[in-house]
Amino acid sequence: MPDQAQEAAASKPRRRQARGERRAAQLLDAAAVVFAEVGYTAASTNAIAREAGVSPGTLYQFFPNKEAIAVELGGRLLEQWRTTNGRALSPENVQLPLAQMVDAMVDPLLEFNSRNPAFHVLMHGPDSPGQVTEAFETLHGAVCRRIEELLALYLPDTPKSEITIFANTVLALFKAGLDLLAVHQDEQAAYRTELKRALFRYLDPVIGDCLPPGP
Amino acid sequence: MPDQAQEAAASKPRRRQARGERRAAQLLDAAAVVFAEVGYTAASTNAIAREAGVSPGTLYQFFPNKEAIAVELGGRLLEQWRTTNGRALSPENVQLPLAQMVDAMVDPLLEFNSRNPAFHVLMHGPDSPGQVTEAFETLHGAVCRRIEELLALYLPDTPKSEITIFANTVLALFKAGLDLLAVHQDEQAAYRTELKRALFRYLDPVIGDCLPPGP
DNA sequence: ACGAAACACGAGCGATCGCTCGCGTTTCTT
DNA sequence: AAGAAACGCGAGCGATCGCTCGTGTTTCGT
Repeated sequence: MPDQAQEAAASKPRRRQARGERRAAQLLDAAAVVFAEVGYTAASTNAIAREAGVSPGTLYQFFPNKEAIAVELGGRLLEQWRTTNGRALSPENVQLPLAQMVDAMVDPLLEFNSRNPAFHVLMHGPDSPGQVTEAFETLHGAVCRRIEELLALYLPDTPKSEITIFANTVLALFKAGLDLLAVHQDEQAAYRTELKRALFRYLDPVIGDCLPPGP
Repeated sequence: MPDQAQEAAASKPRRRQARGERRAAQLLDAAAVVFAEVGYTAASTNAIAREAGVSPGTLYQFFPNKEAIAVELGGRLLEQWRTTNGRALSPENVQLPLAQMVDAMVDPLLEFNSRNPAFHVLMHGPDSPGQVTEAFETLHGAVCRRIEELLALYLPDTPKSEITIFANTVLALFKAGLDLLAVHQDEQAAYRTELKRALFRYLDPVIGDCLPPGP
């Protein structure tokens, strides 16, 4: 095998110049804009190239097809989403009282979705490529497991199946808040506090009377 | 003006036979199936005709274009949704204790969405025709007003703006439950009770200590 | 019974979109 | 300096889709 590091692709010995890297990133940014505006299917590759200020042929110098654009952009967004979740659900936030814990966890996740509108469109769009959907569901499952771990700290003697349902419901409530904030772009502050209130009231009865710091 | 009743269209003196009515309904049913499967844009008119067992030309004997199919199907679904909401949010259910009230209101609405998967796709799809989206938002606003009325019975001295936020959040929580049930088609019963629990816990703190029968 | 109108068919038109290809330009390597 | 390779362009190909049109069949009014 060649001793030179082969960037990340599988078997494409395509060497890129600095200009090419810039173009590729520029095209991904343009794709994020267009995807967020009209969704995956309705986003034409020519429109993405136009948004990036290049020709259709140039776009296909960096991506083999339209699906690959969504896959790469989705991968980049998923990695950012993973780290954002890691920070938001960190153990140090678990030591806080429930109200502050909800604050500390919800705020960064909401901010990420606000800053990356393409994320919600690509991950929940009914027409996104299967590879994107599958990758998202994998990460979604991992986040769900993390929430189950947190809930298990408070509910040590509750069946795992119930905790799973609990965690999935918490995530669904958060997604409901996302939709709510997307529709009512004005009054974002009011709906954000309302989302936190809904989550707090849902979580309080079961973990309100437990010791925050685990053994 | 002509003294003959002109069905429902604007200015199309197209007389239909019984066979034509059957074909039109048959095509709408087929469209509901295809729309629910792949969404509005990805649903080809040829596929709808094939699902109905007729030729593409026959489809256009009854609908001027693809958008009209979605508009008519959407209108039919919206009317059923309106009556379902009217029954679910009827005053007689308001006299019940909160837990039973949530049961009595949520169950029929969930059953409607379960029986009409095209409804969720057409109303919340990002690619549905504007006319469908606008009609849905109008009805959605009406439902929201109805919920505001109910909430105002319990919170007579709360600003109207807060009650609006409250009502919109309740609807968002219900929609979250819809998504949850759609994803976990197994364990529907468990997630249905979980949705009711979330709604109950969100509503209980504010209307739990009030007189159910209004003055 | 018979003419008109509604119903039914399916090949195919025009437009759109993903993507290609030939050729010219810029950048890297030696 | 010079060849190679990456970069860039944009007209246009092939496929798909919404929709039409010419033609034939069924149903209705009289």
